[in-house]
Amino acid sequence: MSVSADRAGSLVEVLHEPPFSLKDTLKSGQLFHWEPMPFGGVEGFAGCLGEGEPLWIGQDEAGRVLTLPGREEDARRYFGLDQSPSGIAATFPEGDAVLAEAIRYCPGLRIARQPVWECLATFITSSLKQVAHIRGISMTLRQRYGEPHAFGDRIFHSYPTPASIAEAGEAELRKCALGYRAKSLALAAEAVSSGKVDLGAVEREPDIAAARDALMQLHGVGEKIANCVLLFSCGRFEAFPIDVWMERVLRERYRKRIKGRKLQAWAEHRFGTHAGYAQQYLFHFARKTL
DNA sequence: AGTCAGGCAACGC
DNA sequence: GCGTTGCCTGAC
Repeated sequence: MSVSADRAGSLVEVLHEPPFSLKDTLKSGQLFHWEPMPFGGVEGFAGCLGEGEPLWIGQDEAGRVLTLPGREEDARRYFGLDQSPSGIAATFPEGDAVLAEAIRYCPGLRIARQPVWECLATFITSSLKQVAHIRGISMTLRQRYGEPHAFGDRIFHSYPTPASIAEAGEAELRKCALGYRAKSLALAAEAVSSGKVDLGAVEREPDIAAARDALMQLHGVGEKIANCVLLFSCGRFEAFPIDVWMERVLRERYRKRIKGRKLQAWAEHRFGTHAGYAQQYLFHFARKTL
């Protein structure tokens, strides 16, 4: 497949309930490998969805979300375009002025659904790192151990499989600026590729506590990373990852002085079935204002 | 040059 | 249970 200017007219709109912001979603700290790629005068991005053909997605000035014909379902599923922001907001606690203010900062933010292994591996490499660096690590791993896919006049790399990461081994991974995270990533890759941990079973597990416990068996995966994996790759919208930014916003705007498990339990109870969406709105809000 | 960042595990109490 | 500490690296 080639992406050339003469095909611009063939772009198709992906149905969705507004609002949706492609840029906010890509900047939100869920996804780290999407590369700017304008197409036919439309601002857009391209990247691999797991193992397959790279996907192009764009959003024009009118807010229309566009992709190439035949990829509508992939784009919809990956970027959560079938979710309903109004329906999600209806599950939030009534009269929460902080959350309402947070939503106004990024009403078009969506929770994407990325492949489980890719999500798990990326968040294992994210500890004590900033977005720019997480992105750098992801790109290095893709280029060294992933599969190249030609798309348009460029090459995109899929995320390396558990087997290829396991084969590389800890010493090689350290050369990718992973530091102490190399050990965790190598062990996780080994556990997944050998079948000791079954990510498909985690994804299908109806009991979220059981799914979280299974993920936390992995070295380098604590509650925060497990919750990120459940939220960003397993469609578990009730998962509520708490990092330093969430601690900050819950302390300063909700006057919560508790920490750890207690804060976790309070937030899950308060924000309910779509707590993860509340988390994303509050996270974005916290980073912009605190 | 030192500090600090979007955590985790191991250890001490 | 709860608090402390080491861990790699790059950006400031």
